[in-house]
Amino acid sequence: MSTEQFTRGPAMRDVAAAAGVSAQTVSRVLNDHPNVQDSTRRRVMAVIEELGYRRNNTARALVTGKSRTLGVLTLATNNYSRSSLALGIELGAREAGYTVNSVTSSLSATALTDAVSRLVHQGVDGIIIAAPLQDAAEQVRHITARIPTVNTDGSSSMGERMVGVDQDIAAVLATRHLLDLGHKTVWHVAGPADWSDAASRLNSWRRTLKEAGREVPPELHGDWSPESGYRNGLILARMPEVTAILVASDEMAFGVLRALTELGRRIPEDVSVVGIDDIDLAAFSNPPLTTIRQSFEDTGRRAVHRLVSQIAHPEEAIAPDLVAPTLVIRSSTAPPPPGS
Amino acid sequence: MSTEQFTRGPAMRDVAAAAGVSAQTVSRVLNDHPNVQDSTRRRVMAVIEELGYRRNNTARALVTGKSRTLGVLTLATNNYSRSSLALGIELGAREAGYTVNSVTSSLSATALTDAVSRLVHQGVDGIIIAAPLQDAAEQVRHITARIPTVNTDGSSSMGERMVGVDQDIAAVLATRHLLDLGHKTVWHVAGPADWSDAASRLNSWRRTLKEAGREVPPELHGDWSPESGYRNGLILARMPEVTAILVASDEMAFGVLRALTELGRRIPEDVSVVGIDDIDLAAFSNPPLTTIRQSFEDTGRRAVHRLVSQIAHPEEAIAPDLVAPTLVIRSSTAPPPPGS
DNA sequence: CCTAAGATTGTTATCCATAACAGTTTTCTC
DNA sequence: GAGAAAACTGTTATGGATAACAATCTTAGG
Repeated sequence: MSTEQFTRGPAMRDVAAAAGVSAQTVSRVLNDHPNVQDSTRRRVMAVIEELGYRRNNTARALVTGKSRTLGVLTLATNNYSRSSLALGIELGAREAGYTVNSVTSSLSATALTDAVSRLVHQGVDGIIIAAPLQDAAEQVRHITARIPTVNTDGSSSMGERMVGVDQDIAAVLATRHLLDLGHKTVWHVAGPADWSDAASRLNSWRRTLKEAGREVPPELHGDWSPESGYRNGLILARMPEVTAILVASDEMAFGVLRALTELGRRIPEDVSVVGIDDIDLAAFSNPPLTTIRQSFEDTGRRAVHRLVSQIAHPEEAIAPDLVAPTLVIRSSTAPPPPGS
Repeated sequence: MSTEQFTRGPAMRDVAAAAGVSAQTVSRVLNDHPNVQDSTRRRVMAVIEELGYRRNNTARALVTGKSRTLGVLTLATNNYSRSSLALGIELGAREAGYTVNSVTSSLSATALTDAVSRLVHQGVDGIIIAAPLQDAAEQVRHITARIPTVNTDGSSSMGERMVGVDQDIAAVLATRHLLDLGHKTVWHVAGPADWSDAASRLNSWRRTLKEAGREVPPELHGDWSPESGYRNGLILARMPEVTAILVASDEMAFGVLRALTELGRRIPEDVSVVGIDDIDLAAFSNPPLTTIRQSFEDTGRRAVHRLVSQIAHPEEAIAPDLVAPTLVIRSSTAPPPPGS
């Protein structure tokens, strides 16, 4: 237990005094300016070492206007994509010598605005919006116009500040896979309508079916939770004509699998199921889940790199940086049952 | 694309000038000091509103020595416990009016030390060590001695700065449940030896068996990943005498379930499996997983509250704040097969 | 009506590092 | 060896908010 008072460490002036130079010289040594004599530099370094001096970042930030801190806006939910994205951002930031300041927000426009302005207020150098909400970027544009910003929302429609996995392709890959197996059509358990990922996947699924000349069944909606997948699975399990289901996330897919199993539909013999995300557990469901792999961690890293270079060169033109996801075939998909 | 220069917002002096008062008065209004006339206060508020003035936190931090920022040290892994803990911390911090500055670290002592000193250097007001490593707290004590610190490591042996779920109880509950069902003994797939959670669970499992006078089988070790659970499951599945398994995390338990299923051992008829954590997906495994529930999100919140009050009253005595986990019985556990 | 106490507001110093500028010394060139 | 260029180092102003202190203005009591 530390009842002792927090003692302020030595300041630059203390180092300067001990080394017999001015504070400015210490600053120059610290910032690797060329115009310092080698002997002086060594002397200052020695004193810094001896006194255990560390530069005060707060003062630095005040005078330079740069905090070497990145702001990250995430949604207050705990799903796989959010957390691995956050991890990627952390790692990327560390590699780039930045610190991460994260705030969570709920869905509402005011909450978003508030969260972003809290970040700006905190003095971050740039912002990563890791909240894949429809129009999230638009809603806060009036705040972020003045500060480097990157979106990890994978909807390519959202403009040039985008980094992520191409969400349009994800659902196309999944739907095609099921059609290629011989299914007449594909049902879809979508995510919440206000999430851009969910919307992209929904649109791509629909478009793919149409392009293949198939009937487009009505979509069902979940909230990303396994429970919501389960509830929708209970409905789909009662419909004999359903032989193929695309679920908008692996977590919901687990719920769908469970519901189908409980109602006696065999996977993949009776019904094929495809998820999206390829979470760590996807290979260990029963049966192992065919899914679309997209590396959120990598996305986080790329977002940081993009943001950092934008901070360094604000004038430079930027282009979206979208990566294609890949199909991972496991055991939850097969050709439709013969009679169907 | 914002090529326009970042324009500094209005400063306190601008507000002061516009309101015809001194900067100090503005400061007093902002800080709710009593000695400001109501008319003055209203006038200042109006100008603040009109100019869209926001206080500069960097300057504030410099002069007060408080940044209203909490440092969080997490491990660079993406498992359920880590991410929900992080979420709880975020939410708690927001409620308390704090911002979160997070850094990740690997296992090594130097990485830990480095990460913590980065936080201190950043000027955080307090630190939450959310890295459940054996002796993590000890390793960084020389740095954290001077700054309020809280551990979310659930091993009650670690001293008074502890907040979390009592890890000792978790494994006891699980083991007892299996013994109560009639199993002769319980096998254990443990986590990595250097994680304190894993160590507590291992010890408690062992102790519980001994106290019940049962044979203690050799433990198996995983690395928290579903894959490692799968590998260990393949081993256990080949041993006919294994009828009950306690797995140190739900994620590994998914792997164990999968391996058992693949090798034809029925759950729970042939083998009972208990996990720990109660992740969202645990209710949707095949079969649904009996597990030990512990709310990491709640732990995160409590850690923040504790830390904030410690920051406010550094002198006050503190006591560990451990919460008991609960047993959630689902379908993966049953009495042992008759002949065993 | 005067003075002490209280309320309100302003002035100045401070936190720490850095940029801009200025001064001094060294080095080079013709 | 003078003059110019380069190298090195110091001084001062700056960023924005706040604490401590000082000053002014009210109000109440005698």
